[in-house]
Amino acid sequence: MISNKRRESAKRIRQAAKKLFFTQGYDATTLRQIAFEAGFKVGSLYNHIDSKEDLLLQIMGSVIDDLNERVREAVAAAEGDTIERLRAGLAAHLAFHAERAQEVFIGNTELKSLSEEARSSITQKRLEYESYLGDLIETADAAGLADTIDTKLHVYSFIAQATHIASWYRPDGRLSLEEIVEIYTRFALREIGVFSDN
Amino acid sequence: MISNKRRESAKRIRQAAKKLFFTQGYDATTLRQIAFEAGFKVGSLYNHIDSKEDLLLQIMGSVIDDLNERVREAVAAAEGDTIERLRAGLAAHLAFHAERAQEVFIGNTELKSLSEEARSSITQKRLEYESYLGDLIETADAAGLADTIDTKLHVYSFIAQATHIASWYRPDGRLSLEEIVEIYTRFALREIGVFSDN
DNA sequence: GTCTATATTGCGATAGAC
DNA sequence: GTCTATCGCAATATAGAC
Repeated sequence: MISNKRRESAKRIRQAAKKLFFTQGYDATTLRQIAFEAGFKVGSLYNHIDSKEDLLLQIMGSVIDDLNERVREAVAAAEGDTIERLRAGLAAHLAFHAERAQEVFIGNTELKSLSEEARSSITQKRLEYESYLGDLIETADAAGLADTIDTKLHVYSFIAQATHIASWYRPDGRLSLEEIVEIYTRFALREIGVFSDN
Repeated sequence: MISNKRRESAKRIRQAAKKLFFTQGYDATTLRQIAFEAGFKVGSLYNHIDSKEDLLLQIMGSVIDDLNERVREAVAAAEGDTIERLRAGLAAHLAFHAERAQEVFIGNTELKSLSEEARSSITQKRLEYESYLGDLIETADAAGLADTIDTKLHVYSFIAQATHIASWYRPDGRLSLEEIVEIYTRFALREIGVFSDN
C-alpha cells in the first residue's frame, strides 16, 4: 500500500502543477507554489519528481498520444460513409480539446519551455496527427463527397479552432460541450464543402 | 537631434524585446538578453524603460488598437454589398495577424503576465473588437446573404484561425500572404453559409 | 546616457535530522 | 517520506563614477 500512497502524492503534485501552469504559465510558476497547492513543503517534492522540467514533461507527454488514440478510435467505431467517419473524428477531436482543456493548453503554450530533445519528439507526434487529419479530409474529397480548398490549411483551421476552445471552454458556460462540438463540426464540414444539409 | 537618438534607442530595445518575448516568452526572457540584443548593458536599459513589465505593455498596447483601426478602415473603404464589406474586413483581419505575427502572438500569449489593471484594459478592447466582428456577421445574416449558425462561435472561429496563422506564418513559406488571406476568407464565408461561389 | 558594481530578492535544488 | 535549513546562482533594479 505504500506504493499507492506514493502514486497518489505524485498525482496530487501533477494536478497542482497542471492548474498553476495553466493559469500562470510554466516559468512564472514556482515549485514553492506547487508544493503549497499539493500540501507539501518544497523539499518533499523531490521525493516524487526529478526536476521542474520533468514535471512539465509528465503533463505534456501523454496529451498527444491520448488525442491521437481517441480520434482514431472514434473514426474506427463510426458507422456509415466517409463523411460520417470524418464527422466522428472531428467530434472526438473537438471534445478532447474541451474535456482536457488545461493539458491541451499547456501542451500548446509551453513547447518553448522544453529542452530541444523533448520538444522535437512532441513536434514529431503533432506532425503525424496533422497528417492523419489531412488523410481524413482528402479521403472525403477523393470520394467526391467534399470540395476542399487546401488540405493543410483545413487541418490548421481545425486545430486552431479546437485549441482556441481549450482556452475558453468552461463546463458551466452558455453552451454545453455537446452543443459546442456539434456547432464546430458543422463549421468544419461547411468549410471543406461537404454537400449535405449542415 | 538628441531626442531622435533617444527614440531610436528605445525602438531598438522594443524590437529586441519583441523578438525575444516571441521566441522564449516573457518570463523566460531576461533584461540581460534584451540589452545584449539591443547593444546595451543592462543598467542602460533603465534610461529608456521603467521596468520589464512596462516593456511588455508598450509592445502589447498598440496591437489591439491598430487591428481595430485597420479592420474598420478596410470595411469602410470596401465597395459593394454587405458581403463585400465583410470580405474586406476578414481579409484585413487575417492580413494583420500575419503581417504583425510576433506582436499578435505576444498579445495573445502573455496576457497572464500583465498586472490586473493592464490586463483588464486590454481584455475590454478585445471584447469590443469581437463585438464589431459579430455585427458584421449578423448584418450579412439579417440581409439574407448568409446562413449563420452561432454568431459568437463564428467570431471565435475567425479569431482562432487568425491567431493560429500568427504562430506559423513565414514570409517565405509555401503560400504567399495573399494566398493565405484568400483561402481563409473563403473558409470564413463558407462557414457562415454565404450563398455564392466560394 | 553609458558603464561597472552592487543591493536585494527569490529561484531550483540539495543535505541531513527526524 | 517529510521536514527545516541552506547552498549557489541569476534575476530585476539601483547607485554612482565617467
